[in-house]
Amino acid sequence: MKLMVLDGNSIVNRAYYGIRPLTTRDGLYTNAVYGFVVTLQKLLEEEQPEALCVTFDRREPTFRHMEYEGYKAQRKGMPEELAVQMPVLKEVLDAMDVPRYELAGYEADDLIGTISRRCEAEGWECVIVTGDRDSLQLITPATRVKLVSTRMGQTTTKNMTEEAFQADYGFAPIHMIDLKALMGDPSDNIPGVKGIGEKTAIALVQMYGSVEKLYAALPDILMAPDTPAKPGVVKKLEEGRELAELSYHLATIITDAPLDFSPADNLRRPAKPELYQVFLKLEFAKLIEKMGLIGESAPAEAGEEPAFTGSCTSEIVADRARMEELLSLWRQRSHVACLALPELEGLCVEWGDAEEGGRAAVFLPSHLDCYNDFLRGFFAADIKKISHEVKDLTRGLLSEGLPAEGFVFDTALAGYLLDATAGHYDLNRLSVSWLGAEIPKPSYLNEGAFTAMGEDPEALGAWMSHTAALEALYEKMAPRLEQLEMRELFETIELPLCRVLSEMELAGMLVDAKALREMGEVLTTAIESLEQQIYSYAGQFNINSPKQLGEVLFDRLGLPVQKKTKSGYSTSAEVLDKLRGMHPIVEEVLEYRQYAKLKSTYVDGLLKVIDPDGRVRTSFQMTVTATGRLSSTEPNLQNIPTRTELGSELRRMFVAAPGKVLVDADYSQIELRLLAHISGDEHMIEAFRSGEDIHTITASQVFGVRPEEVTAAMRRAAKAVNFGIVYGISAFSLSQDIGVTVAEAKAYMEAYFAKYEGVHRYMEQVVAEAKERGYVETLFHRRRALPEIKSSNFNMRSFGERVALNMPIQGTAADIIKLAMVRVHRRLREEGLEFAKLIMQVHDELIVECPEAEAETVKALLTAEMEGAAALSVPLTAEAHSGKTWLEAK
DNA sequence: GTTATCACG
DNA sequence: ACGTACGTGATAACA
Repeated sequence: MKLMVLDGNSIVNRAYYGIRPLTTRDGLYTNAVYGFVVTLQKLLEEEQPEALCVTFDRREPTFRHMEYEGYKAQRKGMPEELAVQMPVLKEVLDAMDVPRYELAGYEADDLIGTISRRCEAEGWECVIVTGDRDSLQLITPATRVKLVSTRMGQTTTKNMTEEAFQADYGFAPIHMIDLKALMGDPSDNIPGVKGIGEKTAIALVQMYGSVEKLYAALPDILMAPDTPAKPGVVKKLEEGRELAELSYHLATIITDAPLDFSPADNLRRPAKPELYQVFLKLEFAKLIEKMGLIGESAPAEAGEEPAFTGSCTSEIVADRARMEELLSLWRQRSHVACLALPELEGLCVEWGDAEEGGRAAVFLPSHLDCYNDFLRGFFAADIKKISHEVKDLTRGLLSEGLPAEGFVFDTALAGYLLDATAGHYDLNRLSVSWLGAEIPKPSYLNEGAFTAMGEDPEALGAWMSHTAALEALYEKMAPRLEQLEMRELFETIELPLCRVLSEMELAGMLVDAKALREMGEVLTTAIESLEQQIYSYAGQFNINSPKQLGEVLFDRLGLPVQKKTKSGYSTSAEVLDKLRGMHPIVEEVLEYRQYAKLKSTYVDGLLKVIDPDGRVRTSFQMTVTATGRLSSTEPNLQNIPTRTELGSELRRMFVAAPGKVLVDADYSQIELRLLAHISGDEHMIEAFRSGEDIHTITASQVFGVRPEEVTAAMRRAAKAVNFGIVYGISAFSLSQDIGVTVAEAKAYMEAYFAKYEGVHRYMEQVVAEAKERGYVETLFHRRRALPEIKSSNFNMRSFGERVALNMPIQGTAADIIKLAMVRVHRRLREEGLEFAKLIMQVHDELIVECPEAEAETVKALLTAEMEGAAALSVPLTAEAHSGKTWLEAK
């Protein structure tokens, strides 16, 4: 039989510091609780113990420490954001029916020690889970310690058995006490012997076995051969004898605390039903799903009608007459809610309110005779619809030649605007966070068994609950968007963009597959020949494996290690660059990497996704980035190479259709211009108004020379500083980037801030404001919550500060180009350029494919609409070029 | 499924 | 003293 005991405080601390701050919609911090539960689930999976319990500290002095005068009751106070989660965690554990133990006057360690000994006494195996190494002294043949660490949301564990401990430390676990007695532990208020550090202490314990034996040997210790006790150490030991003995006492974990405990009382029990409600409250939708929890479909609060299981008539439309009747009814309404089945295999519509005698919902199956007429009528502009993921629905409709007008709300898009870092916006999760309840989701909805819908009223009801959730979400979200001043952003940018993007996705880009294949062959030849050369130095191995490559470079060939990663040597391009010239293999590996990347990701990757008509069609994601940018997937067309000559050859593979050209227009320095505008810095505004090269002007101002005296190196440095500012710079990173000392980098920054005082003021102000409000926003009020900025963790807080600097700039640029896309799309229609189509966006760049004869018109149109998308205190400029290929048009 | 690497703005 | 720039996505290796 096996019992697993968790050091509650230790695990929750590690979860808190290892996971980015998360809050529920009303601001309850949940990251530590979440991390704790995830860790617990993982441990249960790994260990499958028969029994389980958790121990906690009481926040008061304990017996072990009270006897030590030097002890100050200053156990580092928990940060507030963690403290508020402790009662919540206990509530979760109670709901999971996991016993927890705390005892006044005893630390968690003492309880764990006591528990492990009781287990042993009753013939149980004990697994202690903690992040602290203190408990290692408790290891015995029957008791093992699992050390956990949580970094960046990932939990890793290390099993410490007697053997593993012996291998790490070179002595038996029980002498951990002796080790601590000598070296001390500031975090646990154990003084140790002054001047004895970890290295010396380990050596001493290895040699002498214990503190007692060490002091017994002390008088003639200097005679002993190979002793780690050098004269200085001996002196320190002599002076520190009392502290060593006291520390020994302090470091000894109590194993006989008066705890009412028997392993058999802790047998695992199923979670209580309350757990479901607790998780709902914490908005742990993913965990509910993963743990297979089921509960009431809506909160059972007295007098409150559940959000989407309330009275609602449902009906399956069976004939044309009824359909016509409904369409004209819906035309009178402010809006109706609709959801389509995959492939438009049916449509569910819901509307109504109390005044009209409740809500009503209908389902239109695709086998209905008049189904197509229905879709045509329903998706016309005169019926106002709210839906979920409008871009995808629009694309589906347009691809069938159907209209796709009149969308007035998208719950996924609204969910994203209201919390851009949530990551997921499926209807169920939105319902959990906004409505406090899950949507009933019977299994038959998963498998697409919709054919049963017509005959099964229960199935229909379940499906209706989705449209009901849609409506309920709309009621909550629309006022919130208004309140946060995002209605305009939503209605004039995001919603109209759905149509623009869906058309772009449908249009796709034409790829010259033949040329691409030829390029692939050239690359293959080059790769094979490089492979042979690389093998000639080091024998055969997999060059693509960073692990094997690292072994070859640093073990076999003995090149100097520059940098390590978690799992071994770093072999990144940055590292290899420093090794250039030390061995011919280095440059060949670099070249190999470049070719292999181009071949696998771009040549082979693209060939795989070319549609029968020769075009590739990306998907634009509207709800992914934290700043408001779009992203592009399957394939990603926003990272086609451009920086190297060979890579940019790939852009030659993206071509215009016969008789057409590509017109490519990009904003010039949009982010820096926005920095100038937002900060209001006079000098930077003036610099942009002058129309000269911004990096050169910056260099001339920072280095105090005339513009014509600016050298290439000066301009490069100025450019790096300009970019760095936008990213939330530090002198260290800047120095790494441009290869100067930290002091020099710091001097550049100081000169920069001296000249651009307004920028400096802005940087301080935006961070201060973010701290006060807990969020940052763009000129168009797009918002990003920033709980990190209040974190007590230095790294996390610094990250928050950098984001506070960057998001308003990157995000405003994203707003502007999105608006430009809507404007360009509209103008192309208005001008009757029906063969000209917007087909790509790459953050500050738009591509239109149009008939050759329209190239100049489109160039002018693109520049005008892009430049006119925002009025700033500096000129907003865009440049357009045209050509038969993307490379030529750039 | 995670990690290292590298492509883009 | 801390640890080191913002935002993405795809691939291959490896556990």
